[in-house]
Amino acid sequence: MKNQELAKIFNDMARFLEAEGVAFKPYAYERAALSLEALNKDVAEIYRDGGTKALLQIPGVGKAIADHIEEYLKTGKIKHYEDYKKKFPLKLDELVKVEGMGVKKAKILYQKLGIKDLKDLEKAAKGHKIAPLFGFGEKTEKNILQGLEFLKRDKGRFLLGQILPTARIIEQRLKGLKEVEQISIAGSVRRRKETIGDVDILVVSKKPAEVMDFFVKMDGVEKIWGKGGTKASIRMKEGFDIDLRVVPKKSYGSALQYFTGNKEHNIITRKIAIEKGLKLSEYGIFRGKKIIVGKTEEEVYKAIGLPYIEPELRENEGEIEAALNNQLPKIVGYKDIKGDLHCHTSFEAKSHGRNSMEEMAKAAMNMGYEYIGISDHTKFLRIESGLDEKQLLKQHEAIKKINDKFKNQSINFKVLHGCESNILDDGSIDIKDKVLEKLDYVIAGVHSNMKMEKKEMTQRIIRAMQNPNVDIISHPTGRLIGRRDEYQMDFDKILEVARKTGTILEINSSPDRLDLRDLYIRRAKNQGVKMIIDTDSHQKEQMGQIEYGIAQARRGWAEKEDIINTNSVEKLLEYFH
DNA sequence: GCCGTTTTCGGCCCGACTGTTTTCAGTCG
Repeated sequence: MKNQELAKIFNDMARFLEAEGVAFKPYAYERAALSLEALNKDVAEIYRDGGTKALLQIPGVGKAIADHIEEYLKTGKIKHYEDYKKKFPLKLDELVKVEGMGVKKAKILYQKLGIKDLKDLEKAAKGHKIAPLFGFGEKTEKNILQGLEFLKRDKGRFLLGQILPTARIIEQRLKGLKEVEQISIAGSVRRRKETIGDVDILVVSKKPAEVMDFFVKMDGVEKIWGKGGTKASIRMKEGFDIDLRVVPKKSYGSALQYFTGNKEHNIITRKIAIEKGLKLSEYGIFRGKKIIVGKTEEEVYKAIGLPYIEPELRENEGEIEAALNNQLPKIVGYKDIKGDLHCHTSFEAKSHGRNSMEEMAKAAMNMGYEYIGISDHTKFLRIESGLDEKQLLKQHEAIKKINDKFKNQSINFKVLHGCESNILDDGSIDIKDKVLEKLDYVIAGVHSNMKMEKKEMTQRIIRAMQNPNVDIISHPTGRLIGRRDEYQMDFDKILEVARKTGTILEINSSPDRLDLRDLYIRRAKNQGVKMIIDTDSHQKEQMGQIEYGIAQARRGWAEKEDIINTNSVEKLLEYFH
């Protein structure tokens, strides 16, 4: 939990330093923040066990940042940070979320107009105060207003990836109490929605008062909204709320069903209960005043004549009808994935992927995978140290050697060679076909000129799919949740061509992408288009994010057969061939 | 402020695009 708090502070520090025009340091702070976010161990624990010496082992953390962390853990504050906040009393982190706004513009607007937050910004833009400023103009002002509109749509929601780790830590803490008999995360987190309003946690206990006392006094709590006999609400320092409910054991299943939702799903299940002369509530299933069942979700569903419905499906998107007809999909499982084919490495570059190919391969083995695919950027993305033809061929040889080494050590694991090439404006690929042919597979993605007209963009992607060497389209719609809309394109046409060409569409697991999104996954599945769940990892710690992609696939009703990296390496290569 | 097999100082991602300019700063990826 401290990890996330510190990550936010270091990201803020990066913004402050950037605003001052300081070179290089912002990057250092950002890297430390990224590293802390990806850490699967509590930084407070690392410090407690090994002091600042142990902190220095965290990538991107050096002397100065280790001292900052120590100061924060000891005092709850970092003086350096507090000083900057005084110097720039504006909400940079929130202002730079407006597309086209960076720290420099925010700083000028603060100095000239006293703009401190989004509210001030909106007022100034609407009052036509921004356009006349030197260096700004009509178009910039219009863009700011558009950016603000976009932000408003997703207000107050957090990414699943920001919430789930913390929710799990709290779940574990509560689980550790002897007063807690049963516990589960409920609500939209349990349904693995891509964005989350707040967290619901459900507990069975005979001593609710003790549990709630512990809950509101936990580390990381900023504010207590309320605390009653069986319910408490808190606000965490990270900015989101958690509701805790304590229920009796006999009602745990029905309560879990009720608090998992969603609302529409619940309304329908209750209606079905009524039709059967029953009453379903959070307390159980009743005939008259007599409780029939309520201990588990399975028996609750069974009592109203339905098979168990996975939480990810409970959106009233047809799952009830499917359940009634015994036609629920057997959605892909969290352990069905056999390899990750979208992984970036540090090959021939210093700053792109964080880890070497072998490090990534080992991380993949630790995930329990049978194979990994290395897919670094290609030359058009110079900024990401994209590889050119010559370097790709060199990488090909290097991967051969790694595979030979594994073979000699009797390690049953395969490294595949791919790349994430770029789809240029005309739909051509930035790497020559005769080199693409040599690779095990080719990913192609749009990384530039994302605001094309619908017709042009559709044609651009279609042409890429028609290249016989292209196997996978990465992050097919280009959206960044809450920040950037999808490209304008005709998705049905894309699906049609994908089916004809056998092109695989990626489900990118990065928590701010989750691209394809659930509804598109379902459409792809219905069209018979194959998909692949990848992480797009730029460092080995991100490989665990695969679960977000799997969750998204499940929400899209995808089954094992729809996802090609549930296959053995032999079948996979056959498919690419 | 971090990092390291060209290492304890001197590098650190940098080109395209946009909107503002009249030769460029800021933002994005």
